[in-house]
Amino acid sequence: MDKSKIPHVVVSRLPIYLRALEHAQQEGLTCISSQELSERLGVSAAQIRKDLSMFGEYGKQGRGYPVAALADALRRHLQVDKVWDVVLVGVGDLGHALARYKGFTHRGFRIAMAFDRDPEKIGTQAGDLIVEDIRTLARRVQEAGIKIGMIATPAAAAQEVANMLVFAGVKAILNYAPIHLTVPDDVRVEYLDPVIPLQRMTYYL
Amino acid sequence: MDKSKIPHVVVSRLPIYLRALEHAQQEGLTCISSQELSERLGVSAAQIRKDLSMFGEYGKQGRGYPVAALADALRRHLQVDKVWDVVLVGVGDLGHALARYKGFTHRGFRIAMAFDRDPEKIGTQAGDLIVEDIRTLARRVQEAGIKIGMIATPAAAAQEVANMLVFAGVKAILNYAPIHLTVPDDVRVEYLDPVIPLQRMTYYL
DNA sequence: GCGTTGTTGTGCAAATTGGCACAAACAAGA
DNA sequence: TCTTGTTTGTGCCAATTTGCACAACAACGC
Ligand SMILES: NC(=O)c1ccc[n+]([C@@H]2O[C@H](COP(=O)([O-])OP(=O)(O)OC[C@H]3O[C@@H](n4cnc5c(N)ncnc54)[C@H](O)[C@@H]3O)[C@@H](O)[C@H]2O)c1
Ligand SMILES: NC(=O)c1ccc[n+]([C@@H]2O[C@H](COP(=O)([O-])OP(=O)(O)OC[C@H]3O[C@@H](n4cnc5c(N)ncnc54)[C@H](O)[C@@H]3O)[C@@H](O)[C@H]2O)c1
Repeated sequence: MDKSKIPHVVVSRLPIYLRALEHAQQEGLTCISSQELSERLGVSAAQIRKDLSMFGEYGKQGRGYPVAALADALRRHLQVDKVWDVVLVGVGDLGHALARYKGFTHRGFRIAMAFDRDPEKIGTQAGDLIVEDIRTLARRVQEAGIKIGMIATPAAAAQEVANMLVFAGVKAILNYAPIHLTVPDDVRVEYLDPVIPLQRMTYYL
Repeated sequence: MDKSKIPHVVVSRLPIYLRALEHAQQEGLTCISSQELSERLGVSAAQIRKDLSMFGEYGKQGRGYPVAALADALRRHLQVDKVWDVVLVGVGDLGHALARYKGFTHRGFRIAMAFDRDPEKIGTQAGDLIVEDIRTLARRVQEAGIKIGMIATPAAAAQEVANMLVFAGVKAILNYAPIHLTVPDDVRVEYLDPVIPLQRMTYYL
């Protein structure tokens, strides 16, 4: 159960398991077997059992896993049993969609602030938020103690924005811009460029 | 060079390499070493060399890889040396952003049609496209021979939409809805749920 | 021409990851 | 209480994936 001993591949599957469990719960299931989960997920049942067993013995032989309890446990391990404040930078087409997206809060995230550089955008509404001036980012984010950032600016601005976020104390960045970011070792970056998965698929077409 | 012999992990890194090469080319570089690429990508130099060597000997000892030629080769292998038509389903906030996004075409993709179920949406403009009625999807997609689909509907509709796409002959689906899709073996699905990478990061915070 | 520097492609070893198969545990029904 | 049917957790092995290290090669300066 030592955090540093759990391989990243395993951690990276946990959110998938959690999402499936939440769906199962909505359907009213109280108990679910690794077999059943496997079919809903495309991950082998043995894999699921082995992954989950690294965090404790949640399953009951003959019955499967208690859906609600397991989901709670996963949320605790992933630390999404609370809601994280997130800062959004770049409120263009994509940033707007993100600001208005309702799917974050009940899964552990809330966009708490949004910043842009364009004077036309600053002061306007995006979702429930007022777009703020990028020049005030460092202070605002630092004061609020925000640890997670989302970048939805053009690629040309992304590294500069990342630097600002890091300076402001952000430790995790979700980057929508199609460019690799260079950040200190203690900051994590995940990428969401839709062209990458598209090109992965065309290889096989 | 036999397609089926190249491991998927390797294929999945190719689009990353291609993106980095395109950036390097824009900066005017004509030659780039695995070392240099490694720093821009966060993938080890040995890994890059080994991956690329599976597709042929593009590098020159002492100099590195010729940027333009290697990018061309990768585009050929990924089959993005042409532009694929893509069908978009669900033109809400996210679908709108996707329809207006300019970043697809020069990387091998063009949203050729967009469909929605909402009568309010049908007939309206989204980017350069007119939103069409979902009930006409099968015929339109089949006739156009489109092989790639993007789903940006709510999760509740995603599986049904996927079924329609498969029926219409689509072989690759990019799914933005936060739900696992069940499709025939010859159809590929990639997922883009932003909460998944966010939760992957909070584990370590 | 020749040493120096830099870089690839690759054989091999190490590490990681995934899958099989089964004992142990539990539920339920007779 | 015993039997039957399920399903977990895990030891062990196979496969995949990564990293190391070096010979082979190319350019360059002198
Ligand atoms: N639109 C999409 O569907 C989509 C899809 C995938 C990826 N992306 C990527 O997401 C990013 C945003 O895309 P978009 O379509 O919303 O672009 P956009 O041009 O509509 O919006 C970009 C926003 O960033 C702001 N900005 C620019 N420089 C900034 C800076 N230094 N600091 C703060 N704000 C700054 C701009 O003022 C603008 O509001 C791009 O990198 C794009 O490649 C977009
Ligand atoms: N908005 C975001 O930033 C964002 C981010 C990540 C993921 N997502 C996911 O993307 C999807 C779309 O998000 P959104 O914010 O654009 O939602 P939205 O409600 O704004 O848009 C959904 C659209 O899908 C259409 N639709 C519904 N059922 C349909 C059907 N059966 N066939 C065709 N069209 C149908 C609706 O009419 C609507 O136009 C959701 O699954 C959401 O979870 C959105």
